[in-house]
Amino acid sequence: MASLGDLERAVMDRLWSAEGALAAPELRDGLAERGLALTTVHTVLSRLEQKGFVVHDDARPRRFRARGTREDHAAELMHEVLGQAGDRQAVLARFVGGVDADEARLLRELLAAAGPDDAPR
Amino acid sequence: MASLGDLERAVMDRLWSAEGALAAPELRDGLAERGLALTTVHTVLSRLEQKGFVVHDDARPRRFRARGTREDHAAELMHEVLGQAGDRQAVLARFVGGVDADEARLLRELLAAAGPDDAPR
DNA sequence: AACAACTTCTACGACATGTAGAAAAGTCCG
DNA sequence: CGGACTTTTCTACATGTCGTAGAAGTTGTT
Repeated sequence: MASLGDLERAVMDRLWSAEGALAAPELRDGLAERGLALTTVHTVLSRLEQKGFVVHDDARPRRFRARGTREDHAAELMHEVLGQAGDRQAVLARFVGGVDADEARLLRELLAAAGPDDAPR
Repeated sequence: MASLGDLERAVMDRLWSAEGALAAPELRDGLAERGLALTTVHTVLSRLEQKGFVVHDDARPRRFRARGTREDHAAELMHEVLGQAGDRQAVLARFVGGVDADEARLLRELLAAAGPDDAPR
């Protein structure tokens, strides 16, 4: 999966947090602390579109929205890391070894809900 | 955490798989399909050292070894992804939603062993 | 000493990313 | 409508990372 630069991530964060779609000027204003030119925002947006993270409609001030949720993206990344690392079991073992108590509890719940039965189809 | 390029990853894969430490010429030979110059291997190794992935001893043909395991690295990356994504719970939910049955079982075991008791301390 | 192997230093091209100007196209008010 | 303002598209450039390796220096061996 393509990765994101700092600015690209900042833009995605806005889009992921946004209620609906955002127009370039809104993004520029939201990122005001960076003092970006509108064209810069557009460049980044088109790169994000090429990477498949964003789509835009054809309304007049074009409106951009993220194609997935921030959480989907993160989970996808986690699977990617897990997938390309030889011993998946060992990785998972270390991974769960590092989650805090709350998250461990949550994971247990999620896994229990998902299917505690040992007999797959 | 610093990320790895293709060649860097290939070198780390060798080092992670290696029994003990490896010397540059051994790495070059192991990566023979790439037809790399020995100096190229050295360049990559020094970059990996700067990034903290590798250390070398001062024996004469210098010997390089990975500072962590492949699995530690992967688990660390997973935590990193999880950490910088707003809603950790949502990410975990999607993550476990995507693991296959065997891994789910493994995770349940790991979590059960880790501490099924609800009382932290 | 001489040679071979290894190590270090330096360099360069390709590509990703942040950044934006110039120019074209569209919108809107008087 | 016509000009002024906004948005979009194109193009460009600087910087940093990474793959790649030559040149030069160091060390081991005979």
